[in-house]
Amino acid sequence: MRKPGVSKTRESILKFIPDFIDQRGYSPTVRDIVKGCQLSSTAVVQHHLNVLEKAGFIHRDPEVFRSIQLVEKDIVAVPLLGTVAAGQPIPVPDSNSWTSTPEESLKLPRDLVGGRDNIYALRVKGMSMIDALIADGDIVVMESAQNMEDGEMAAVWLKEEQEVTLKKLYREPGRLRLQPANEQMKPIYVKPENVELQGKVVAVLRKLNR
Amino acid sequence: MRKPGVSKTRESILKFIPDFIDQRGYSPTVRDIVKGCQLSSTAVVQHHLNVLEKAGFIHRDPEVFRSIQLVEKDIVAVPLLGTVAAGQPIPVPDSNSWTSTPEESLKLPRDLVGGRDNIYALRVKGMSMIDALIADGDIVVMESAQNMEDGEMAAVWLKEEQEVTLKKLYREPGRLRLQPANEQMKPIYVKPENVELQGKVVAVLRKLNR
DNA sequence: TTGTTCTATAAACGATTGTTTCATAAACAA
DNA sequence: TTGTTTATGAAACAATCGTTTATAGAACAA
Repeated sequence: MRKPGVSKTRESILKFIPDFIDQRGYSPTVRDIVKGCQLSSTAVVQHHLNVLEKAGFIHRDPEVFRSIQLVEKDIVAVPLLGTVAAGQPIPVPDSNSWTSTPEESLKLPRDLVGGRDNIYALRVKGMSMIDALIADGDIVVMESAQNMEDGEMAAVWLKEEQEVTLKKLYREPGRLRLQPANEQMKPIYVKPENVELQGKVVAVLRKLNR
Repeated sequence: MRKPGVSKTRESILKFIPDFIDQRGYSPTVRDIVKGCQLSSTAVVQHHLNVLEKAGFIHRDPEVFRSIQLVEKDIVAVPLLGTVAAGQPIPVPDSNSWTSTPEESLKLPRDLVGGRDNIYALRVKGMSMIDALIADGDIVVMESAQNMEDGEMAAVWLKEEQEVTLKKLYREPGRLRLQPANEQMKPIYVKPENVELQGKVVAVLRKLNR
């Protein structure tokens, strides 16, 4: 037995459908698929569509023309929760901020956030993040996370300095190295007790237009 | 006379269509609209759809079922045309590169590119754009443009230096000032003959995940 | 009034398209 | 082999649905 639900013909159908939708803006008919995949009968497509639907790859409304839908959507809404600047902690989403209406909602391509949960976005104010290659007005997409791997870009709250900064994080014996994204700049070293992890940076977005 | 193309009935149709699409995932038929807007005949809808299409609110493919699309889509496909690095000119889209299949196609929210035409994306290689706050691996969304206003971020080809750079452009008497986005860095000045405008930067995209 | 334009209604036509039926071929296990 | 499942093919059926036609009311200007 092959992979459940996917054969060579079905693979080509599964590739054809989003291509068609991208190009035309609506779903293909059975006969569109016949042509597009160089098959010879609508019954073949009908059969494969049934298999694909049963396998969970697509959804169709029976007897509704052009109702094929890929179950995986490619746009995600990310709440824009506020503004972050040096000298103040990053607002972390709690149950409250999710129920209350966010300032705005960003529509982002799914591949930008991956499969992650707990995603939110913040607008950066001021130039304090410049060494992370983040400018005033940029939008950072954050994942609220507790654990962190070496080398990941993190938002950390420096207790003594009373400011938040974005750096790549490396654990070293007895200390943490905070490495700016800009390699021309030098790292800073801090004691673990002095930092509080706020989240990790998933993406940076900069709109140049107004 | 009312606002061109919009009457009370048409307003309800224009509101119904996205509602239907949101809920069902595909476009309504003429008869769906009849029901949804409590009209009494398909001809009414047909007529209003014709008006709305002529007024530019929607688009339909004639004789294709469920092909109604709101003209203002919120996702745009931007071709990712290649890689740019210092020391080589930016690939500019020509008729060829549009017909040929691009390396990849980015789905971006429309508000990121605005209403612009001639949009394409490039992957940045190397750290040479660091003073524009653009890092290795970032994706820049470009608009191929001939004219440029002061202060806009432009991709310029420096003929003498044989390299491309991203800077804010300011015209000054007898020279051009190229201002890095990072304000801690100093501008450079060049003669107008030495620069060739490649396009302007519309957005910067940085994915931190692998 | 008259004429014009926009809108609404009903009904029917015909193209599009989902679905089914029947037949054949291919793949595969026992 | 044999039997059983899965994939393919041609054709026809029936439902959906875009389109057209013919008619008439309403609003409005001259």
